[in-house]
Amino acid sequence: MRTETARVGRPRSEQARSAVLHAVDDLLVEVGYAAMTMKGIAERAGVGRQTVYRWWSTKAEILFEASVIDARQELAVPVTGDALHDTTAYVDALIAFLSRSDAGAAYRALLGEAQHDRAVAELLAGTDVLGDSARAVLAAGRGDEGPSADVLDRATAALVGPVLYWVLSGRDANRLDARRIAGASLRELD
Amino acid sequence: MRTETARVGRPRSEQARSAVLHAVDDLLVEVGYAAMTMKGIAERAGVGRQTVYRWWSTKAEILFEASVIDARQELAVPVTGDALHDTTAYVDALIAFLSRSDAGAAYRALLGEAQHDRAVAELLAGTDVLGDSARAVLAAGRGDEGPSADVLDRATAALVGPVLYWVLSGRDANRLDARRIAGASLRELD
Amino acid sequence: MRTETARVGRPRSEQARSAVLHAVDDLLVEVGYAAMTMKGIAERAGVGRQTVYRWWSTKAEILFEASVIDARQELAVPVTGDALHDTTAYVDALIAFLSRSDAGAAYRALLGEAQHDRAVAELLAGTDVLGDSARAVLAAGRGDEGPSADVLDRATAALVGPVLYWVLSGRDANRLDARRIAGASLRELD
Amino acid sequence: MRTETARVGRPRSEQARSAVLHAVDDLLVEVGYAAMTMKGIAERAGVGRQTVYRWWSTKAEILFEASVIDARQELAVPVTGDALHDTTAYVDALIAFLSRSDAGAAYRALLGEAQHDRAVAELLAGTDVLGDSARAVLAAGRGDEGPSADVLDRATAALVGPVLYWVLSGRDANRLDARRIAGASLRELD
DNA sequence: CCATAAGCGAGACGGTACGTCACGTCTTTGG
DNA sequence: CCAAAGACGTGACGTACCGTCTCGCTTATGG
Repeated sequence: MRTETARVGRPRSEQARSAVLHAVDDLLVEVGYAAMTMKGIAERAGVGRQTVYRWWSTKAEILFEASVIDARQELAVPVTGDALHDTTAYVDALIAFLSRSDAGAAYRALLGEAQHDRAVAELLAGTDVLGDSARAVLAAGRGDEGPSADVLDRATAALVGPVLYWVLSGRDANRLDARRIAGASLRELD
Repeated sequence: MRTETARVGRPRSEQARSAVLHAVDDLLVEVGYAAMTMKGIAERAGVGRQTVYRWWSTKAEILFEASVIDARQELAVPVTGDALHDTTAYVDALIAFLSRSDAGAAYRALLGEAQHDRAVAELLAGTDVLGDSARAVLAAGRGDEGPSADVLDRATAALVGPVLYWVLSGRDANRLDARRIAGASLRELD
Repeated sequence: MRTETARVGRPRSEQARSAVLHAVDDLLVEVGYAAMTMKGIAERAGVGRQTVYRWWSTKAEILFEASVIDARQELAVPVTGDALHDTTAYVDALIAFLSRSDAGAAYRALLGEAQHDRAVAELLAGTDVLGDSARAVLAAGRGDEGPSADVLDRATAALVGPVLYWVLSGRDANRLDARRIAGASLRELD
Repeated sequence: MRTETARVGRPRSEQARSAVLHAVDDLLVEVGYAAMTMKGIAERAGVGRQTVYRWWSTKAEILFEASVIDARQELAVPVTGDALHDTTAYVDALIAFLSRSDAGAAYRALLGEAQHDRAVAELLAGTDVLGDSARAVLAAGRGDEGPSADVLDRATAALVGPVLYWVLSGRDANRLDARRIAGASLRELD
């Protein structure tokens, strides 16, 4: 994605940009990640193929841009001060995100692609959607002095890991016990 | 994959079968999953393209067959009777498998593909390499009366999940504390 | 085609032979020459593929064997002594053969194939179905002393050529005037 | 073949077009019609396979386009006013075309293919290279009032047929007597 | 009367062309 | 200079058929 502001010539069409992002969202739901192609995205968006390539390199990049904002919103939970309650709410949100949300489907597709494409792996590593949101909840519950980074990472893994394993391996998300996972994670903070 | 025993006609060539499986193993390491093609596999194996398609539908199927045996071996740990020790050994094996082993790279590629190909998802669901091995270790540590399936699944998620999250999100596997993860998982069994 | 008599071992199956010849006849009508394959012939005949290849090299060879007898029969006309009448009858038979008969369709297919396959060309040259029949009619009309080979060939070309051109170039065979062609050919004999 | 003028988008590459036509010409001579493949044509022309398929459906179509202009030139003879002389010159040209010229080899291959492919038959029927040139010569020799279409067709068959039969059945073209064939054909015009 | 030999149907084998699709680039017209 | 349209060279897709090669079986001859 190019970011520097163009100074001369015709400016970038905001209409084309959002048409592409919406097309990717739609196509992910309609045909799935594997069947989604740069050609198909351009046609669906009513945009030239070159215009897509001008601003994004791969379908993963577009999908990332199209879904990361939604992802962050869906994983943000209000802070009440009750750590166990907040963390449980977060796990519920995480379960909903990974197993039911469209943005979550996009995230799973990207996480999958990252396993066989280094560029996508780096794209995801740059913005750790899951980890950042989890750390935020855990840190908020601890009040003033935050736990050390190591401890926080460990608790994050204990919080996100079980849900991720459950969903990625295709199990029924309803059988997860959010409160129990939240509790086990919080115990790692001590 | 066809399994029924053929009675008439030329029998299946065991040489061709193993050449394909080895080719897939090699190519995964050399070019990666994304760049691996059915055409490339056939050529590398010195085998006709039709022969590959005759016995496997997709590269994922071949890779699965080629790596599942190695995977099981690498994830099997000896039972000593000391539950914490055995479980910690398992977590170490799991970390090595997911982050360093070739079979583990194959598994990650397949798990990734499963996120955008239902057929691969079902293939992996049919043989839950990670879950089966984890459950075996946890159940062995409990002696006679095994824990309920639900409890065992929960502990399995607590055991496998953090490691999986850590590796899939590209973090340094050396920063994982195997003993701590094992302990947290065992606590779920009570 | 092999002809020498086998002395030992299982003798050639006459049933397989005729099944193949009939299959070729049928397939020519049903799917046409281009879509006729050795594989298809074997399957249609209920015969192993190797059995076909054991006795014939190409579909052209099979088709030739399957149709040459019919061709000769359809192009034989009774000799009455009236040269113009007999020759006209022959032209009528030739028109029917080339434009309506199944054996004629086989001949046209083979003649076509001969234009881009030397082996088929030699096969046809070995047994000049059209020329032989035409020369027989023309020679019969001349009584005792036959015309020279050159003259006979010229008259044959004048007899067969116009019909062949007409049919091969896809024109309506009904618009041909058999008597006139016969007359012109006979004039070449003087 | 598409002919309508494209208005937007990259225009058709004339270089690719002529590279394909030349490749077909060359390959026909080098490997023959049967061994000529769409793949081989594309590779020889240094052109993408899709580009070939975009403008032509079959190798016959390409060959037709590549050879019809040459064919017409080779079969055109100057009109002197002496009908027998002109017609004899035409027969000589026809003999040379069918038995020695590259364009003639292409024509024979196409005529052969037309016998087992209806599409090719229609392609040739649309532009009757042989008949058109023959009719032109015969009509020119008759002065003002042209002969009826039927009579002209009959004379054309008498002119082209014998030569065609001779060459297609693989006989030596040198043994044809052009003047005699011309004379017999002209006699059909009365 | 069994050993040897060859033909049989079936079907897998290594190849290769098929026609299609998507890739990422290039070259037009037009805003 | 951007955008659309669409042709370009490249190369994998999954299929079909090529001609060959095992298989187990059948059907002959001949010691």
